[in-house]
Amino acid sequence: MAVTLRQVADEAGVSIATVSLVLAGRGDRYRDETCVRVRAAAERLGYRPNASARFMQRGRFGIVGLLNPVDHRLGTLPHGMVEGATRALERHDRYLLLVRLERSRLLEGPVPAVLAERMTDGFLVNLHLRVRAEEEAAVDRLGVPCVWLNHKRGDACVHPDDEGAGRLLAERLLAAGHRRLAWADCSYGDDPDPEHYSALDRRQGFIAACAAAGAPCQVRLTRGWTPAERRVPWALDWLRQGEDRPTAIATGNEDSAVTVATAALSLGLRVGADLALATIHNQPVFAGGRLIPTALVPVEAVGERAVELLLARIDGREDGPAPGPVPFAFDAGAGIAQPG
Amino acid sequence: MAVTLRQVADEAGVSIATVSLVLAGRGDRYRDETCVRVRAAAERLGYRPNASARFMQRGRFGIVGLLNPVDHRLGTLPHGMVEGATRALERHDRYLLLVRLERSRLLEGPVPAVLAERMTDGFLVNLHLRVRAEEEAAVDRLGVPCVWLNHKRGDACVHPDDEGAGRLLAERLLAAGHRRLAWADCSYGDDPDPEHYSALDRRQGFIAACAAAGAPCQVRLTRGWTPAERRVPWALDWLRQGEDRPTAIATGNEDSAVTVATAALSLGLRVGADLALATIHNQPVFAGGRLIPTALVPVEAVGERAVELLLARIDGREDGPAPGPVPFAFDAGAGIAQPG
DNA sequence: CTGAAAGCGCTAACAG
DNA sequence: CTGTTAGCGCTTTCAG
Repeated sequence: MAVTLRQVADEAGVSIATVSLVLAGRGDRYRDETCVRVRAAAERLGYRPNASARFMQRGRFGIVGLLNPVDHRLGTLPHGMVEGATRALERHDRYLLLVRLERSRLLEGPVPAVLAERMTDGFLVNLHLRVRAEEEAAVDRLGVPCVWLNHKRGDACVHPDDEGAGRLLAERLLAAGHRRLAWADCSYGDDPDPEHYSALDRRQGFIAACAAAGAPCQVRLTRGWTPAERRVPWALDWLRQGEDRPTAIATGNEDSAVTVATAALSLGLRVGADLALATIHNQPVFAGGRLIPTALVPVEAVGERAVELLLARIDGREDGPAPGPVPFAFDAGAGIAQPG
Repeated sequence: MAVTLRQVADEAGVSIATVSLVLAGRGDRYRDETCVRVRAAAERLGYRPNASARFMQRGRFGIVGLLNPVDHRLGTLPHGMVEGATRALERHDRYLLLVRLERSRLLEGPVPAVLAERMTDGFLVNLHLRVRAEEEAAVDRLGVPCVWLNHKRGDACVHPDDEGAGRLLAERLLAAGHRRLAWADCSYGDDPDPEHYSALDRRQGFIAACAAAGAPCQVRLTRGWTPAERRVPWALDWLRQGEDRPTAIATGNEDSAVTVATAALSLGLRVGADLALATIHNQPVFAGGRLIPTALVPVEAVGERAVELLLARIDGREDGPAPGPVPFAFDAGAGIAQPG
C-alpha cells in the first residue's frame, strides 16, 4: 500500500494537517525544526501525494483528454500536435490523456469509460475528417469544455491556415521568377469532398494567388484517391509533355511531391535545378535527392494554441489565445530553383 | 458544479447508496421501479461518476503514464506503439497519460508533478536512447511498476527482435537467389555507439545470416551520422562501381533505403528490377517508385505487450506475456527482384 | 428491499 | 505554533 499523509504524520510525531501544510510549502507558520522533521519523515518513507484525493478536493483533475479516432488511416496521432499540446499543458501542470475512439461508438455507444465518467477537465477533439453534426452534438453532450482540432467550427476550434499555405507557395515560386506554374495532387486527386478540407483549401489558395499575380496555373489531379503504384506512371505521362511543361510544381502533400520528384528524376530532370518543386508538410520534404521548399504545417502551434484555448475555457478565463487560423512557416530547403 | 450522486439521490427520492448500487449495475436487490426511477433521474440530470472519487476508494487510478523524452529527435512519439498500448489499455478500461520528460530533469529535478505525485498506476518508459544507470535508478525510485520500451533491461522491458529483422532480410534475399549482397547505412553509419542498439543489432543479424549461408556481404557505412544532402552523393560513388555491384542491398532504416533508391534511379537502375532493395521500417517503404520489401518493426505489438506486462505487474498477476524480443513481420511490397 | 454510516487521502477552516 | 474537524464524491458493509 502506498505511503499516506497519516503515516508520515505518525513517523514525524505531528498531525496530518501539519504534514500537509509543510509539504505544500506553506509551513511558514511552523517551527523550522518541525518542518525539517516532517520533510525528513516524508523523504524516509518515500511519500508521494495521492493526486486523486487532491483532485477530489479541488474539483479538478488536472487532466485533459485527447479524443483520437481509430477508424481511419489519417486518424493517427500527429506527433507535433501532441508535442505542442503536452508542452503547453506542462506549463500549467496539467497532463494529456489519450483516448482512442471508434467514431461509430460516439453515436451508438458504448463509449469508453473516460467519456462516460468524469475524469478529465476537458477534451481536445481530433475527429477532424468529415465531421457530422450528430458527432458534434455528441461531443457537446459530454458536458465538459472541448476544443476541436483541424476542424472549422465556430470559435471552439483551432486549425492551420491551409489556404494561406497554398498562397505562400505560389508567392515564393512567383518571387523566384516562375511564370509557368502547376498544382499537382495524386493522393486525394480531384475528390470534391476529400476526407479533409485542407486538400481543397491549399489548392484554392495556390490557384487564387497565381490568378492574382496573372500567372497561368495548370492543375493536375488524379481521379480521386490513387494507390501508390499508379502515381508515378501518372506523373510520368504528364511530365513528358515537353514544351509546355511547367517550370515550377507545387503539391499539397508529401506523397504527391515525392511522386513528382521520382517521375522527374527518371526523366532526367534534376529537381531543384531543371524543375522547381515545392510542397506542404509537417517537416521539410526530402524528394528528388534534396530537401525541397516546404510550407510547414504548424502542428505544434496548433496543439499549443488549442490547449491554451481549452484551459482558458476550463478556468473560465477570457484571456485565451486570439482566434483565427494558425499561419504556416516556410522552409526553403536546398533553395528554390530559378526558371529555365 | 458537476452533478453528484447525492443530487441524483434527492431527485429520485432514494438514498445515495441506492443510486450507487443501481448505477453500478448491482441493483438486483432493488425493486424494478426503484431502478427505473434512479436511472431516469441520473439521465435527466446528466450524471457522470467522478473518477477521482472512485479511484480514491479503490486505491487505483486506472491510468498508466508514458514517459517520453523531449531532448532528442528520436524521442518522438512512436505512433504505432501508442496505438498498440492504448488499444491494450482500453481492453482493461485503463488510459494512457502522456508525460514529456526532459531527461536531465530525471536526475536533477524538478520533475513534472505527475512523477512527484501519485497519479498513475505505473509507467511505460520510453527513454530508450543510451540509457544511463542513474536514469534506471531514478525510474526505479518512482515506486510504481515500470516497463521499459525498446531498451534491454532484465525482464522489465519489451523490445523488437532487431537482430532477427536483419536475419529476416538476408534470408528473403538469399531465397530469391541473390549471392552478392550488401548492407548499407548512411544514416547512423559506422557509429560504434549509435543512439540505439537496434542499428547494430540489425546489421549484425544481416551479416550473420549471410555468413551462415556462405554468401559474401559488402558492408557500406558512412562515417557516423550523415546529413541528408551528403547521402545521395555517397551512394552514387558506391553504386558506380560496376561489375562488383551487389544485386541486392539491404538497409536498416528508411532514410538509407530512400537514399540508395534515389542514387540507383539517377544511375538508370530500376529498383526492384535491376537492383533488389529491402529495408526495415514501421511500414512498407516507398522508394524508387515502388513499395520495397520491408521488415516491419512490430511497434504495435511492442506497445500491446508492454501494457500487458505492466498491468500484470500492477495487478500482481503472474500471467503476463511471455518474455523475449518481439518478432518482425515482413511485407514483400511490390516483390523481391531476382538477381541478374 | 432500502438507508445509515464508515472511510478512501487530502485540504482548509477553525480552535486552541 | 499546532491539532481538530468537516467535508470532497463515492463504495461498501451492516442494520433495519
